Amino acid sequence: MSKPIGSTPPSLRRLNASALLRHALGSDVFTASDAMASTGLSRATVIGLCDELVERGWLEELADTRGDDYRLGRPARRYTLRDRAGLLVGVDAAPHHVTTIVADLRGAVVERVTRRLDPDAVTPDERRAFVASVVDDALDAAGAVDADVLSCVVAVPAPTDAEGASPYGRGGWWASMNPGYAQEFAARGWQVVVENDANLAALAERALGEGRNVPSFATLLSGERFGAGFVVNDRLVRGSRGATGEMHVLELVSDVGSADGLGLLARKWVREAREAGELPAGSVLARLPLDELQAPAVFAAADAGDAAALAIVERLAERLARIAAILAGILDVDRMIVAGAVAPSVGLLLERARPYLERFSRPSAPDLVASTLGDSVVGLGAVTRALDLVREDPLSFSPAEPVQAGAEAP
Amino acid sequence: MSKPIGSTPPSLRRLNASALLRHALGSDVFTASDAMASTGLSRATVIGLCDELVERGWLEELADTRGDDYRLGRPARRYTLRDRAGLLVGVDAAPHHVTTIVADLRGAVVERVTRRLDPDAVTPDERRAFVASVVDDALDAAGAVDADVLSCVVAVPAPTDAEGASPYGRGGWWASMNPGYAQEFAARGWQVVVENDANLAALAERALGEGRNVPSFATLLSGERFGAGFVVNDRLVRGSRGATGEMHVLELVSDVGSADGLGLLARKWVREAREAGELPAGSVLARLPLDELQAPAVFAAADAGDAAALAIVERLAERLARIAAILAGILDVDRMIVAGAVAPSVGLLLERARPYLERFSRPSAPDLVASTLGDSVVGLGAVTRALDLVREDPLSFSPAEPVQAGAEAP
DNA sequence: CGACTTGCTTCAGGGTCTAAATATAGGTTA
DNA sequence: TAACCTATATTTAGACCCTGAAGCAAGTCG
Repeated sequence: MSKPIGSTPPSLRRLNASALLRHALGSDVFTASDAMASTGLSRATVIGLCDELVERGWLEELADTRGDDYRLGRPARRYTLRDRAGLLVGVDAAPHHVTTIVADLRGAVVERVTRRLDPDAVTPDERRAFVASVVDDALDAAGAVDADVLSCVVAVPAPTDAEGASPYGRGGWWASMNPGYAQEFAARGWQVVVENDANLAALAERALGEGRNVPSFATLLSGERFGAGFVVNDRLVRGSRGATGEMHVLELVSDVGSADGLGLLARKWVREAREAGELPAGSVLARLPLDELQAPAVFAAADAGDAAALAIVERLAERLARIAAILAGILDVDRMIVAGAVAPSVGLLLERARPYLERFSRPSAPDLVASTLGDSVVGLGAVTRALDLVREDPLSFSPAEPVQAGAEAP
Repeated sequence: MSKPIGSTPPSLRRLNASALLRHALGSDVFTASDAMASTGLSRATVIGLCDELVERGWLEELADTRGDDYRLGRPARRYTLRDRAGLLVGVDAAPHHVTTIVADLRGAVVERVTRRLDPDAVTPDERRAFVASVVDDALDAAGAVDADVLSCVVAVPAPTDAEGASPYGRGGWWASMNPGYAQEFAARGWQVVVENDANLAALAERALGEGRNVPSFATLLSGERFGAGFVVNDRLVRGSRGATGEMHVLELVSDVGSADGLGLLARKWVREAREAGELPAGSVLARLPLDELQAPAVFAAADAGDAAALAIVERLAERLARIAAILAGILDVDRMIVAGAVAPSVGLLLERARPYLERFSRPSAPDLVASTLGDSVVGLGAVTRALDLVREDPLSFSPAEPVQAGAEAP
């Protein structure tokens, strides 16, 4: 193998190689001409870099040299990212369940494994081991080993610091939700980031969802508790502890209410109504078994026109609008994205919330939309971030098992 | 003069020259060895770059070659930023007054001119002309001409977009506060930025005030209306329209109140109390002429122990604490800085606000401090930003009147 | 099959950096 | 005062890496 790219500090070669690799990460198959346009380098340079990146295992040259989009002239050599040059691992380590997504360097999901756990039945150490086992299962299912992985991002329902730890308040709950994932996975030789779940949800929306091409938006993760992730001027705003969007302060502002999420409130309110005997006999909500009396049932009943459900939705709508107006007003974002497991069923809720939002917003109201990423937002955000880690400085990673080009005699 | 630095696109030379120039902007006098340590370049390269930057008018070489800090060895050549290589202009274009600060490339204030105007007595065009005339006066006083200026930043009490315009709501008031400053000054060949005043105040605090070395903080500009500027993770968060921190939405949240600022509220409440006859006869506030019954008088009376003034301060304290808690909680900042003309007199107010803030904050309360920059914050923020513009890419500017080195025969 | 089109390869040239050798401008010391 | 010492300046050779131009190669088209 040739001398490592960019041995001396300011190396142009290294910068150019990174730029080329970023181009490769962002495109499917490409030719030297494509890369020339994208990087501004000359053909000779691009081809030299491609050769080197092939040798190092990042790229491979395709056999079928000509694509179908043109016919004249000498066919261009075509390169593409090597399929298994490296894998990315994204983990959603939520209180009640753990999801691991394994993706390739293009961000395509290779494997996805979810397992539930009882948050009250595990110690922090057991939780960490559980998460590790889910990751192992996902890698096994993908036919991969630790060495295939370049980076790993873990989403936790807690603020995190630069080291990926959560040594903060809430009576140790935050720390118990983040029992040393950073060390756990760094020990495998991976580049690891541990990040707040709402922040990662925002990154998923930017890359794959409703945040595409929106320079400033907020993502409201709104199941049991509200949590917000902000992308402002195309940049994630995470704060000192990654606690931007932790909305516990809202508990203290009347008319805005607690930081309770839509899922929790819908369940609570419908049960209160039933216990108080306020549900009309005709309502489906009066007959459901208690353990099915949850947010999805309420939203479904409202969609079907049930008056009691509609009343609850209306209350939720006003509350959501207040929170959205405050966040959007303070941070000057253009769009609010409601994400999480409830997202697919909040259509009517958002419809009802928009007039309130219009009224509460100065000078103009943001868009209010539902995420299309369902309950995978956080996991997808984690792999998105893992991919970003690679994109930031690809050459700091070594791809798995470089190609053994024809062995050269010394 | 030699060929322009960095003629071919990816030029390392240009990057290195910029890095060296940034070093020069941040240090007083420096030697090649200093620059080598700062940039990582070799001596030969550094000296080559210094020669070139001297030739182009950015640097000058000092005559006294040896400083006093060492004695042995060959004395090092010493360089420094050329004093008048360029000037920076910062303008605080507030409703009632216009301040222009002229500074040199080290950020040192060279000249400062303030003039008052009556916001109701001028058309937008007249306002623009007025601001331009204040700038002219300041430059005249500094003995400078337009060509000496590299960049100019104008602070306006309005949101601004990327082009420096304010085509937004509030019944045209915002637009009237920003009547085309960008074009006005760009026509002089200056690099111009028009930015919201609270955002610039935050930049001033970061560079010169209570925000130094604090990675995340907010600056509350709190005279007639509240406006906030946020620096999170060492980066200004300005939002789509630069309207981050416009707090009109707070008008709709009860217990938090309007976006009225401390100055306005103190005046309003003390006058209400007097009209309602609630001021005890012993209070100094009962005897002051009405036009002196303003925030400073209230704060001064409170400092002296006046009970009526203390009651007002207590009310202000709770309100300030609520706003601070919400902003700090949502954005996860470590410190709130109260800035503006009232800043020097809010000591007691902040003292009273801290217990409230402690109570309202989860998990931990931010620092609450008063700015030390007084009523110059905004103007200083504008020059700070103007200097940042130069720092970002120094070589895109041409310093004024380059040195005429010994004329070479062609 | 030859003309044509497009991409590749090679090579000379130039810009820029570094490392090492050498020169220089002072102090320090005998 | 002269020899020495130190830290810096200057010069030089060499390496790296990019570009542009010229020529070669691999296809399609008529």
